[in-house]
Amino acid sequence: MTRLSQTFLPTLKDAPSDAEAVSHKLMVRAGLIRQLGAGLWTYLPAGWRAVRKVEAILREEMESIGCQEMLMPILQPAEPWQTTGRYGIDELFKLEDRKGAPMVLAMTHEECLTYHVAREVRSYRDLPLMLYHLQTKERDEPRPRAGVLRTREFTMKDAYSFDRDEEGLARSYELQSEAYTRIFDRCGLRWYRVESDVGMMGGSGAHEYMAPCPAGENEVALATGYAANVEVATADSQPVELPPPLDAPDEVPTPGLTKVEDVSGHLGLPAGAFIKTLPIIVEGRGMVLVLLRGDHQLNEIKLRNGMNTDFRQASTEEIEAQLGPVGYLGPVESGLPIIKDAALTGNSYVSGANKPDTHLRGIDPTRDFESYEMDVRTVEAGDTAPGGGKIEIEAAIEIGNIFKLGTRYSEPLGASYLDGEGKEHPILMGSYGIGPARIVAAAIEQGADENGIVWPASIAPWQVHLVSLAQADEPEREAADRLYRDLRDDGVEVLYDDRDAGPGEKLTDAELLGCPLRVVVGRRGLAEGVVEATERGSGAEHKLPVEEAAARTSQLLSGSDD
RNA sequence: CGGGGCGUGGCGCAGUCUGGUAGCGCACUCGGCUGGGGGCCGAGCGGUCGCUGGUUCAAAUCCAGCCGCCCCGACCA
Repeated sequence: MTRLSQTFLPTLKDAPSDAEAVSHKLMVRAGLIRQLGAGLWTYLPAGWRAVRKVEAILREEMESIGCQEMLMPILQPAEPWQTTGRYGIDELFKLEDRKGAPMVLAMTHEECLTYHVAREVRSYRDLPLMLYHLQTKERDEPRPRAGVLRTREFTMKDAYSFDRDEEGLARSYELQSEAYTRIFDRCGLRWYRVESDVGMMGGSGAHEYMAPCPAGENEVALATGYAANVEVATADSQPVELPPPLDAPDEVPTPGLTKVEDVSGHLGLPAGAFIKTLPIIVEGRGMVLVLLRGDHQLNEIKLRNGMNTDFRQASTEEIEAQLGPVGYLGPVESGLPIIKDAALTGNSYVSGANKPDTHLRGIDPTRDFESYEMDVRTVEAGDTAPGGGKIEIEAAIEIGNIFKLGTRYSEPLGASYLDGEGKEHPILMGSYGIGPARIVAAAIEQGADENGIVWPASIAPWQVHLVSLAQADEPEREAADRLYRDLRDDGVEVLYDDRDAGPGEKLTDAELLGCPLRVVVGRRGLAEGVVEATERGSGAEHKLPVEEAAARTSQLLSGSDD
């Protein structure tokens, strides 16, 4: 099947100088991928084999829940995107055909599939329906990074469910969720499912599947029985000791002290005894103050979701015109609407007095100003999760996601059905994505050691890396050739290193490429009548008698040896 | 979009400050030796120094503009 001497598998001794992520370095070094441009990668034969292994698993698990494969175009008319309001997304590649008609390159396929379903599905008898495809996605990412982890073009398994009602949608969602569990387990990943923001997809609920590893772009808040993207995570904050309460707020001179840590040092109080006042401009509502405990950070996504409107930070000019000098802002007598973070409990805080060089102490948030309470802070390691566990924050790669879209696409695109009484209803949709390239990268990130890749067997490009240490004209070579033939006859996926290279190069390459089992045929072993098999993951070695080497290799692969 | 960095044979880099013959290691080709961890000897091939313009007798080197790539952040199904 595969002789290395005839395979395009260019390995590198050094990683590209600009590579940072482990998967980026190793995928390039091991000859899996090469770069064409920013966020544009070519899969070489070995890398493509791994991707196809993942895709095969995806197909099996989708079929197993009755999700049918199809294929939709990447190049699409702009119109459905204009209809759903997604034409304005910056990441969407836009172009014109020769007649000047506006076209787009699809970043996902809700518009296209909903367009079809709207035309073909008429009756409740046609539902539920689940469809998927494996197709290229194009996204004009502002910053592609880390090899294959964030690219401008990639393939995705995207599935879509169409249901009559919420119960049906919940059922489809659950089916996909169960399939995802099997998929990520089969791919050999460490992963977990977290609550997530619905983002630009819209819709009523979403989960992300995360594979923890240092190169991950996402932060996940984890505790026993709790897992959520930091974007949406909620938790009880760590307590802070407040000074004794006062009858009314009291001015303190704080000349030149504009930062929480400055004032906190000056007054001998912890940062958590302060109120941080953040002026924002809310669309259609003007300036609003957001209040946080001094040691907490604002979570813009939670704030945006909580208000259900977009906002931006107020400029210095706006702040000084409407409130007071930056550095001395506070909620008391501000005259502005106030959103108070839920963690601002207690009754004796320090904040700015909205005039130069002055702070107020003894502020009681329930007594001294009106406010609307909302959970808008970013959770931190050490916080208490719902359920009582201590939060830890971990970096992770997003390897998949599932969305309850509801009628976000079916309504604008007119996808509806008639129920048993002839009444029209919008179809309820869900969408379910997985990026095979990210699974491959995550598996490498999680499994690699200092010598290279350590593949999970299920997605390794080959099961066996057979190394002949002898040169082409030496007698030992015959034993290796014979084993290669026997393994192939037994249906084992074997990469045969028959190159005229030195032993060091061959053995190092085998470790770099990381196939589950390395089998070495060399003079030393043959003198004892054995070939040497080494498990890439554990390093366990097995001496296999030459005459039963092929059979024993198969046993090792199926885990039934020793 | 903000900040930083880089661009010189296929790869990794030096040379740029201080203008004057384009270099090193690896890889590659040929010959020989070697053969259980990228081995050794010898001989070679290979570069419009990212692009454009400018300064100069002379530009990889100085100046200007542009392009590309990477990293941090913002952003992000």
